[in-house]
Amino acid sequence: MLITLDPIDRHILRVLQRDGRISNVDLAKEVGLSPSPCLRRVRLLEEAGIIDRYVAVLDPAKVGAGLTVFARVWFKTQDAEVTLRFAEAVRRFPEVMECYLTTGECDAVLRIVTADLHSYWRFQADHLTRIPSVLSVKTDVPMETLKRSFELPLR
Amino acid sequence: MLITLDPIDRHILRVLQRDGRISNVDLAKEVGLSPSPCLRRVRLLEEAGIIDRYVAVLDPAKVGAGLTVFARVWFKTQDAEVTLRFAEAVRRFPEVMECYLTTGECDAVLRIVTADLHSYWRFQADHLTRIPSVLSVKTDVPMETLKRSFELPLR
DNA sequence: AAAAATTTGGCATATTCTGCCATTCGAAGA
DNA sequence: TCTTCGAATGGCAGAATATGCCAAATTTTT
Repeated sequence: MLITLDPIDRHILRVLQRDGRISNVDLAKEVGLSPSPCLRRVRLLEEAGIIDRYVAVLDPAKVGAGLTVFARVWFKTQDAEVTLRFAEAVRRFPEVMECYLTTGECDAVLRIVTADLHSYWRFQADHLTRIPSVLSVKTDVPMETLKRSFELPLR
Repeated sequence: MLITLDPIDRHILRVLQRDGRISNVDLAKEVGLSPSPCLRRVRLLEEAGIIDRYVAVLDPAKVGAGLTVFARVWFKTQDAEVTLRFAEAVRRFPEVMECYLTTGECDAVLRIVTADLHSYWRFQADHLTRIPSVLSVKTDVPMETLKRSFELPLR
């Protein structure tokens, strides 16, 4: 299902990416519509799957998830069986926020969230490297956040 | 400001991480409270900064941001001046969703979003490698998404 | 230029939010 | 164990918001 977004749609999406809980009345003012057609557009964007969902963004440090680690993983082999088992394992770990299969230098990239370095090492030693598919892991540990955005660029 | 979260708070946070636009009435039912104390708790979580914000999550592929790339960057030097200029440049690029300074193998890790491989190469050639601080860049290009979560693990 | 299709704005109703107050619950002390 | 005090809860009333419908306006098509 492909939908062409006009400038008002993009305006709506920009606003909702910044404040997903803005009232429809205020959103309508912001984009220069009356509430009815504004709500109609939002519903269409939702039904088309362009708006996937609404979420609350928590402060990681304040809920004991202050450390983000990027891990690159090498598999023992690249066959479908190994990949599938890796995927299943990874989906079970709540610490793994994102996981992608890559081509090139490594086989998978993960974004992992834990409380601190100690609990990350425990996770890596006890869980990540124990997934049978995993040959080795290299990590990049962020020391400082320069940017963290939730707004996809529109056009 | 440190706040101790009781099981109900965590329940609220779990629900809001999945559906940031649930009505307070439904949220209250879900966590077993009446609407008043439920809303009061949500407001406290917001004021404490535990809930940072609410956002709409868009489908990247449907808004022309289908490709996520992880880039590792090496600086020419690691002094504060270079780092600062890099930070300023990176914050200006809407394609850069996340950027962290790292210690260890590389100097910075970025998550970059573009429409496709071609527009990524243009971004890297025209913008990223032209930041004066940047010595070299290595990229990991995801071929498939195994997991993409927006829920920080709570405890 | 006329007609069709889409989009818009306004209105009425239902639902939800918000602030206030009495009550209840739980912890600390006698 | 009983009493007291503070915090959290539940319910209520008024305000604000969401929702669905229909006529008017706009845009597109012929």
